Amino acid sequence: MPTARRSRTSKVRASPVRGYHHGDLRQALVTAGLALIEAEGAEALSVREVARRAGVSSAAPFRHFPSRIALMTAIAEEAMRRFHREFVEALEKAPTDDPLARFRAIGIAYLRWAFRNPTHFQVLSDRTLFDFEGATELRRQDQEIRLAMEEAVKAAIAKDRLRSDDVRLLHLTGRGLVYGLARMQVDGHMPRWGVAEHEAQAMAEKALDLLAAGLAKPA
Amino acid sequence: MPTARRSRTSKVRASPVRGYHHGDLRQALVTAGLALIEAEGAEALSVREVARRAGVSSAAPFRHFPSRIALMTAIAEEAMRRFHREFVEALEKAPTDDPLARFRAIGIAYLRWAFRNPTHFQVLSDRTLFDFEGATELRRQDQEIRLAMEEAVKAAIAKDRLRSDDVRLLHLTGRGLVYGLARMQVDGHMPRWGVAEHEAQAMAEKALDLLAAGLAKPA
DNA sequence: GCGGAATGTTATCGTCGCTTACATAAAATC
DNA sequence: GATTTTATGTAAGCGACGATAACATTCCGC
Repeated sequence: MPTARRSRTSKVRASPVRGYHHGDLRQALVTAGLALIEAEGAEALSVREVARRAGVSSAAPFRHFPSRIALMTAIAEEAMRRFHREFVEALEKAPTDDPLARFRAIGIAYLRWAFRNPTHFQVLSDRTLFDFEGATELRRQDQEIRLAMEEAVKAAIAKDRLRSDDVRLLHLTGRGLVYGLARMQVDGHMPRWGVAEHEAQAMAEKALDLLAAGLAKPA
Repeated sequence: MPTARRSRTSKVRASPVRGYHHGDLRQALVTAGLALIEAEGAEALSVREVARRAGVSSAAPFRHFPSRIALMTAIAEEAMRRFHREFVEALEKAPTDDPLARFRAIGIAYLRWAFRNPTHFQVLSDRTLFDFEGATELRRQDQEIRLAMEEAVKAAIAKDRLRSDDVRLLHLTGRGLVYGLARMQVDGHMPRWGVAEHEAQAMAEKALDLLAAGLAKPA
C-alpha cells in the first residue's frame, strides 16, 4: 500500500553493515545512551529518551533489552570496555622494574580516566544502576584491573619496599584512596574542599604520591 | 457536625506537639522516608510510597515539600543531624594531646557511622539526590566536621609530626581514603576485594591506620 | 518466492512527580 | 462563641516513565 515512501530501497549500506530496519539498533542505543549520560548525567537516562535519540519508537529498545537495567548494563559494559582499553595501554607504558612506581602509575591511570569520564565512572561505580552479576565481560575486565594493582603490590612486598606485608590491606588502602578521590570529584565534593576544577586532578595525583611515599619502608 | 469524633480536643499535647489533621505530617514524612531508605535503599524512595507509609494521600506531602527533591533534602538534613551528633560525641572523646591520634580518631568516627548507616551515608554523599545548596543546616554541620579534621592536620603540622606541610593536600588525602573506603562499602565493592561483610569495617580502620603511620614523619 | 523469525510501530497499563479544585479542621478575629 | 481566614488534607487528572501486547514490516533460509 505505501507507494514507495522512501527511495532508499536499493541504497548501498554504510560501512557498519545496516541490518534490518534500523541497521544495528542495539549498538545505536548503547552509543546514544553513553552520549546521553555524558551530556546529562546517569540519572537523566530513560529508555524513552535513548529511543528518541536513536530515532525509534519508545518500545523498540525492548526488542533488544528486556529492561531498562539491561540497557544500562550494556552501556556500562561499553564504558568498561573503553576504560579497560585505556588502562591496559597505560599498564604497558608503566615501569616494570620499580614496583612502587608501577603501583603509582596504575593509580594515576585509574584517576585520569575517572576525571576525564566522570559520568561513565559514576555508572561503573554504582551497582544500583546496572546488573553487575549479569555483566560477565565487565566483571572479567574489572578483575583484570584489580589483579594488575595486586601484582604491583606483591612485587613491592617481594622487594621488601613496603612498611606492611599484608597484600589485601595495601591493596584496599590504595584502591580506597583512588576510588575515594575519583568519587569525591564525581560526587561534586571537591569545590567544598577548596580544590578548584582545574587543579582537582593534579591534587588527586599528589595525594596518591603522598600515600605511595608513606607506604614505602622508612628504613 | 462531627459529633466529637475524638475526645482529644482538650487533651494535653504529647511531647511532639500534634498539630492539625495528621499531627506533624512533615516530621512523619521525614521519619518514614528515612526508614524506607534504610530498609530499601535510596533509589526505592518515592513521594507516593512515603505518603503511603505515613498513611496520607499521595498529594499530601506536597503541602509540606514543593518537590520530591525538597523532601529528600529534609531527609538528608535529618540524616546529617544524626551523623553530626555522633561525630561531635566522638570528637569529645578523641585525644587532644596527640594530633595524629586525633586525626585517626576522627577518621574512625567517620568510617564507623558510614558502615553502620550505609544508606544514610549514601544519601549524604550523593548530591544528585538532594539540594545541597538549599540545605543550610546540613552545610554548616558538614563544614564543622571538615574543620575538625583540618584542625587536627594543622596541629600535627605545628608539632612537626607529618611528612608534608600542605594542609589542603593532607586533608584531601585523609578524606579521600576515608570517603573511598566508606563508598566502597556502600557501593558494594568490598566483597569483590576479598573483604567479607563482618571484617570490612575493621579492615577499613586498619587502612586508615596504615595511612596515618605513613603520613608521620620518618625521621 | 514463500514462510517464519527478527525487528519495528501503535496502543495500552500501572506508577511516578506534580497540579488543580475542592473539603475540612485549626487559628485568628471580632 | 460565631465567623472568617488560613493551614492542611483528599480526589481527580496531566504528562512521562517502564513495560507489555497486538499488529506490521523486513530479512533470511528453504
